Amino acid sequence: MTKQQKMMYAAKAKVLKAMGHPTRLWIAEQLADGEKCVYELVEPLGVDFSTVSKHLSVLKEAGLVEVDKRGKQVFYTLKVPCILNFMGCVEAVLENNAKEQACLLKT
Amino acid sequence: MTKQQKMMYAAKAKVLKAMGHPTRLWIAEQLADGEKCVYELVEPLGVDFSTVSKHLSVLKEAGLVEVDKRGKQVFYTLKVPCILNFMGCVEAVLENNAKEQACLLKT
DNA sequence: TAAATATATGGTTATATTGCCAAATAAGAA
DNA sequence: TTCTTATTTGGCAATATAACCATATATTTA
Repeated sequence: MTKQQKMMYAAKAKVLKAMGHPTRLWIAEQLADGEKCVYELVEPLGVDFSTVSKHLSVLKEAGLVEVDKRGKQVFYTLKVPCILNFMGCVEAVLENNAKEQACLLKT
Repeated sequence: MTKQQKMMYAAKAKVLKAMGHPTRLWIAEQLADGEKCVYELVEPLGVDFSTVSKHLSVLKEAGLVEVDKRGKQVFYTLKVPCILNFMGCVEAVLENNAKEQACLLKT
């Protein structure tokens, strides 16, 4: 594998990794419904402002969200909604896992 | 958010996280081309056997690969190829990022 | 049975991640 | 300007991850 290819895999992995956290996954889904500002996300998540802010910055670093500063607030939008199309496949994985678990229990 | 929902997001995040590492991403693509045993992956990656083995076990834990022990070897296959369909979207994100970088440089 | 091969596991160290708190910044309101 | 509100940043502690080496396990071969 060339250095170039390694960098490519690292870049792709960064995007997937950004989605690989429950809080960020939830945030991404919320942002798909339209822009949200930070404090709108804080309460339902039940975590600190700074925590939400940091998660948003991870999504931003990965290029997944768009930032729009308007007045006192900062609005975030999901830049690449195709990310969420993927969730169908992820759910298929989970269903598969559940079935296998069930099979194991039967034996 | 209910406890149930939290668990659901955690489960989905686990799948994404499993793909969120350059080595595992590469491995997943290799396995999409057909089963591979551990030592076939070790050399091109240039990492330790144990490292590859552990990455494979992360993929397995996430329910992404199938394991088939035959003789001395252990063969792995990608169980859910739809995972890789997603890469088109990930690449779109990267292209976007590259464009923005280019714009920044022009200013 | 003993040796060789293919993987997996345990231990260790270095590094990364997460979440909180407190402090800094930035913008509008009084 | 001062106060308030919204968000970000830095620092810290707890936990998780990744990679290596050495060791254990399991299966085939001699």
